[in-house]
Amino acid sequence: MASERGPAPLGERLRAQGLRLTPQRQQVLAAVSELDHATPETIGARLREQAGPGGAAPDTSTVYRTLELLEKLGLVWHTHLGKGAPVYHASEHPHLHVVCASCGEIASADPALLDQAAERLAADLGFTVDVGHVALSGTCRRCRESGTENA
Amino acid sequence: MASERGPAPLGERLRAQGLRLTPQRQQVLAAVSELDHATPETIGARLREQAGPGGAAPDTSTVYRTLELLEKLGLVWHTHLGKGAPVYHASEHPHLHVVCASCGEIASADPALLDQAAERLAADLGFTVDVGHVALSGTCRRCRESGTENA
DNA sequence: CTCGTTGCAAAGGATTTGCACAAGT
DNA sequence: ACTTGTGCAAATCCTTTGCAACGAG
Repeated sequence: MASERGPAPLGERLRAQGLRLTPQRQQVLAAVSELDHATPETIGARLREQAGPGGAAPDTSTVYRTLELLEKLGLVWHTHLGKGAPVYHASEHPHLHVVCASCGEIASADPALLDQAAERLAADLGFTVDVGHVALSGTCRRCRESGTENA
Repeated sequence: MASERGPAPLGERLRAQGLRLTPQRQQVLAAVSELDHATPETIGARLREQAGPGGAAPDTSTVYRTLELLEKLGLVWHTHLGKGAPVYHASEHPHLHVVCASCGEIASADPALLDQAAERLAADLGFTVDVGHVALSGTCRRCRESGTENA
């Protein structure tokens, strides 16, 4: 239920800048869409998996390069949730991320939650908040209850 | 002239857990307080600087270990602002961080800005937001105006 | 055919870990 | 003295880069 709606814009977006549409790029974009909140590492793993035994999956470096490119094209976004693990998600549906500092679980929330804060920041500091990149950390209900909070 | 007012709680906090008060720990804590929003690297540099020629500054690994410890004690907090650069700040005055995705500039804002959002998250998801850890990314006025935004 | 892309492998930077010695209580 | 903490160096992890071969347009 993921890839039937091929992102028409991909090819055009690329050509518009003299760039080329390659299978690797389509694969990476597809993977990001399927695995919401995936790290480059995870995306690479998924691609290997999909490639099967004989198939060849894009190299790690290609994954990184492609992710960077797709982000420049505005097709994906990344967020740093914690230590060394940026996660990417397709930009289709903007949402903000909420990460549990204990278990690492990621939840999504309505971007509108920050509208008020965003407006005040714009007014006070002239700072434009990028809601798609926002990550709030805290403690999820489960961890809070199991007392795992302050590990 | 920096350590006049040694944080009284430090020694007690440590002893309370059977831990020891060492000069390194005092130095690291002092450095974090002085340099608001410093990375471990920056903190290390500062310590070397203060140590002077003959003096010995804490090793990098000690800085990392100490930072982790101080955070566990609740004396400092860290936030991931971007790629590989967690920044630490003394927990005295809670505030949220706003980072410019273009120039990396860090601004502080009133935590109360998020109160509303925090309440809704608590109500909807049972998620407790840790305001001290929050970082919002976006574009600062200067970058927005100079068009450096989409580098 | 031409130039952007990829794969591979090595380079780099940041953070962590094991261990023996030094230091706080 | 006993146990925790530190410094040093090696080990990891994640990401980036150089370069020759490959493939899209």
